[in-house]
Amino acid sequence: MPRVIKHPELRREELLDHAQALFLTQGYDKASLNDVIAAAGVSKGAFYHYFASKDALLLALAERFARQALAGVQDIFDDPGLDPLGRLNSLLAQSRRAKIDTAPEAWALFETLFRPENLVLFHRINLAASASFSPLLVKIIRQGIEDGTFRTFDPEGVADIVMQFGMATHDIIAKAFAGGSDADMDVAIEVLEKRVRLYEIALDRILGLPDGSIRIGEPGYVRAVMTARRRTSADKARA
Amino acid sequence: MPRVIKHPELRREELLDHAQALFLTQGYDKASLNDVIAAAGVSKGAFYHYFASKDALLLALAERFARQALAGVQDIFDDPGLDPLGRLNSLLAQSRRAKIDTAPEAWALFETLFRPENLVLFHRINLAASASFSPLLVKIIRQGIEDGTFRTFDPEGVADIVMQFGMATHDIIAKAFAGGSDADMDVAIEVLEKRVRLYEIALDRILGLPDGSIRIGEPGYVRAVMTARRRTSADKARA
DNA sequence: TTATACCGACCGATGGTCTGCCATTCAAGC
DNA sequence: GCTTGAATGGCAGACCATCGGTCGGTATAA
Repeated sequence: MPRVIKHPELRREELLDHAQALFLTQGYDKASLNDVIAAAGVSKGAFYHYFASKDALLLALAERFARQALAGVQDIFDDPGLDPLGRLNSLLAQSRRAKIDTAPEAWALFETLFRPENLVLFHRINLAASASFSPLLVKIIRQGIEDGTFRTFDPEGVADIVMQFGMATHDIIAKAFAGGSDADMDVAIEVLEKRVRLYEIALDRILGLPDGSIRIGEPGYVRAVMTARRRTSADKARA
Repeated sequence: MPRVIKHPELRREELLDHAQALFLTQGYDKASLNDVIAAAGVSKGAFYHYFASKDALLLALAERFARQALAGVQDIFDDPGLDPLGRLNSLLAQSRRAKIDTAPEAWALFETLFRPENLVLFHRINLAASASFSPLLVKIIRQGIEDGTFRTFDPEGVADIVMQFGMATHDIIAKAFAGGSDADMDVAIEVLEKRVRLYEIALDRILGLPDGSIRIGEPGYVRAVMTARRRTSADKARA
């Protein structure tokens, strides 16, 4: 094979790109290093020049994910025209809007990320994402406590609960995908809608707000997300 | 090697025992099948006679864990002298008492189970445990709704939140163990105590109960658990 | 005899190592 | 300014131990 020398940063990003594609489609364990280096058109020596191990590659991938996700919500956090409740709602709304707007790619990503063989991958991404998001949430909650909007004695704990709720939808969606049939999907959609409403009220009460203050998603949004996904899958099958 | 024939059930349990020991000390991925069969004093053929794959072994192990855990709380669920709130509190209290009473073995188990390389193992056990516990919790919550004690429109959702709270302590304890120093441990204990109180109030409000109804652990219990663990570790180090 | 419990050599694939080559850089010599 | 030299770092790919898993066969129990 001819020797090709590229800018180190570019090479690194390329490796991450191909690794991401393979990890998501085949799972972290099933996708081999040989697959990755073959896709990237690179030798084993080159790979180990950039990453100390397969695990280090996974870590770097998770960190890149977290960085990108964080960039998507940074402007909400910086918006000075929002009060703490508005900020929190915007943050929740943004994370849901991102799921709908970027439906095609995002769903391909989520659909694979939710498969059981991607547990490790998913967990690592969440770990990195939590490390980025938690401080933001804590700051917002602290602001709310100071100006009297929120009432709680453990802002870090509440931030963790918010993130827990976000992740908990994982298992429900995973079940919906696992089932496969349209009936399973419909059941899963209803369960998810109900669950989102529960999370809203739970957060209201944990933060000492009147019921209905927190808005994670307006009614029907779960169905919108899921049906968007179904159409996407159908389109793919037709192609 | 001489051929030894044992009662199938005994052989199976032996394999599970040795697998458990190895998975917990080295992690699921790191502990190889060869390690397991060497520890059990069995050939590869014998292993595959009992388990279809390494994954099947993990599944069987998780199910055995879940069965044992469930057996420990079954009598609380069967006690006719308890109202729903009492039943729920007893269940939470029991799961915490189990952690203290069986401190030496349980802590050795938890300490290893909380290590990052045991993510897969931990998740599988939780999956199996959830499948067993959730229906119990749902039944109790349903009873409470019927007799007017609890007020919620999503008993399954609340049951999931209860289990989430139970598992969420995982990360905090893991951090405490990761730190290692006594100062880290003291900080972790305080965080955990505060978090437990948050979870109590959160559950009160989610279930429409007056603050202070749910009792996960009396003040100081976390410290009792953690110091019990520290003594155990110190004893081991001395031996 | 049949069926079950068990043995252990064997297999392809995997993550990781190692030796060494090749392209670039840059200073020394002309 | 131009060639040369070694040094450096990016990169190639053969190689390795070990992994999960298969298979043909043997010994014991019913």
